[in-house]
Formats: sequence, C-alpha cells, structure tokens
Amino acid sequence: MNLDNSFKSKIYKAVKNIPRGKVATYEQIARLAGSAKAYRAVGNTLHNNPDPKNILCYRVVKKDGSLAKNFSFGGEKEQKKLLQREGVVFIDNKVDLEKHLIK
DNA sequence: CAGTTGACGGCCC
DNA sequence: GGGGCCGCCAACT
Repeated sequence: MNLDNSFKSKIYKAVKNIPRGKVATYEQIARLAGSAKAYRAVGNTLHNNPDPKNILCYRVVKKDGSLAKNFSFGGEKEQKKLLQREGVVFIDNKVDLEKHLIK
C-alpha cells in the first residue's frame, strides 16, 4: 500500500488517479504530487517506474500533448496505440488536449 | 554529503 | 519554425 510517503508514491497515485480515456501532463502530476514545478522529478521518478503494469504512466504526456521519447512499454508508438485504444484522439502524433487533458 | 542526471517547461536566439 | 540554454525538483551514484 502507500506506506512510503515519498513523492514517488504521490506521483504513482496521481497517475493511477487519471481516468481511462484521459491524459495528464507532467505539470499536472507534479501538482498532484505536491509541487507544480516538480515535473522534473516526476519525469525522472516515473522513468524509474517500478510497476508499469499497475502505474498507467502512458497516460502522462507533455504539455503539448506529445509523448515522451522512451517509454517502459516499448515506445511512443506503443503508448499512442494504448491511448487510442482507450478512446483518446491523436492529432499529428499528439493527444487532443482539448478533449482529454484533465483540468 | 556533493555532484550528476532526467519521461520537462519556458524563454531566448 | 527549429534549436539551444536555463531553471525547477527529487532521485541516483
């Protein structure tokens, strides 16, 4: 469970808090984790991703809606396919933030 | 303990 | 429009 009170746990929990068919930016995750400017740590920590099967890190995108360059799942194309499978619309290899980005 | 890194973001050239 | 530099924070070595 959430015995570890580190930022990591907050980040993971925030990511898991993202509803299906929605995406969040690193800024959003960082904010949920406690600091909006901690997006750096979010990216670094999520790359450390200890449990990708439980942590839907592929729902986390950049502020432009574009995906990260190296994902634990296999790559941007894989992440893109997973998101599309959940109903997320992609435009020019980017997520339609207007429809799927969490407010 | 100090230095480096890193799935980023924003501003400058 | 594209590329590069700086800045923020936490984790890793």
